[in-house]
Amino acid sequence: MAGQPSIKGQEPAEDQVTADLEQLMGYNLKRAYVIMQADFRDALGQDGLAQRVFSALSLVVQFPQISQSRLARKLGVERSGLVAIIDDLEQLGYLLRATVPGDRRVQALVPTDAGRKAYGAAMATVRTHEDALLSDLTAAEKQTLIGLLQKIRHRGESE
Amino acid sequence: MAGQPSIKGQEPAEDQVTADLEQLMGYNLKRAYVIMQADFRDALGQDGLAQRVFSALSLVVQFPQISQSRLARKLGVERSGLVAIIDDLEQLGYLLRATVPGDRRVQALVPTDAGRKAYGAAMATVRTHEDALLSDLTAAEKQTLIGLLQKIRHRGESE
DNA sequence: TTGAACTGTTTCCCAAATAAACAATTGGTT
DNA sequence: AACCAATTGTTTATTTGGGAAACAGTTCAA
Repeated sequence: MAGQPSIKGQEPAEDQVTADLEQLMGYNLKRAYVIMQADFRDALGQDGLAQRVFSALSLVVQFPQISQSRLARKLGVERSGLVAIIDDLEQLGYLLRATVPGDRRVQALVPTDAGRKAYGAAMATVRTHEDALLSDLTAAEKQTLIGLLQKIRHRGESE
Repeated sequence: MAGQPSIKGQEPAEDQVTADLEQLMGYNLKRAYVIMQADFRDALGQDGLAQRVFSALSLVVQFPQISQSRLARKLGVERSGLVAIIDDLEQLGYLLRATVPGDRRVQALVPTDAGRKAYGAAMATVRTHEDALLSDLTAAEKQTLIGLLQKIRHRGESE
């Protein structure tokens, strides 16, 4: 083996400097996303609904009888990936896969009473935790932030 | 098998309605993050630097001789997870693991010329792609957005 | 000198997501 | 009627990102 390179003992003033990364949107978005994700996790407990399962349940409650394909499109995930999510929700008794008379390919996703109830409770918990985590932001700031994020979404999701 | 539930042919007015999810910060953050992530990917090409590798390289270039532990802390990842990232960068010839005279435990991460050059090029590309993706936002909006995201970060990263 | 703490590392595991293929079904075109 | 293209839900395999726990080597303070 060749000898390892060695270093003179210099002490760069590391922490005063603002890293390049701090000015990149992608980096800030990722870091903030990770924080919200972690908060969501311990909001619902590690045995609770995963973020994506919660999202799916939300849309099923709000749009009963939606098909898996439409739901996948709405969520921005592949049909194949949605299957496991719906399996979870079905196993929890939160929804049913119902046949549709007109088209035997599709299965309408119908929320159960338990599903609606669980969703309501989960949503309340999530809102509470989000409010706590975002208590540094004013209501106006939160709305601005959501608006700007949606602007990115509208641009990126319409390719 | 029990008969599957069936559904009467109702047509909910799905698309006019604003989904609950649209008002959740976590959901908007995730969707926007996914878009930026995808944009980053095809900015640098699928053979190019992954987001996290790019981030690590950025900090190594800006803070030469940083240790892996400090870098991991700065990036918000585990030390164990950083190893593979640094392996990648070392294999690409973008940095060296150098011994530090004072402490034989740590290895200072030193960017090579190739590393600095590659970073400069990658950063330029990323900036260009971000600008294109975010062309719907004014400069002021972008700065506001970054500021608000950092507000979330400062709250969440100081536990 | 002993024990606690730190560093880089390996190994194992888990969550999330995509891609590709598939059978069943539908609908349009000839 | 017969074919063909498209759609739906699904399975399987693969990739990626990341955490947890354990480990040896090293430092440092009591």
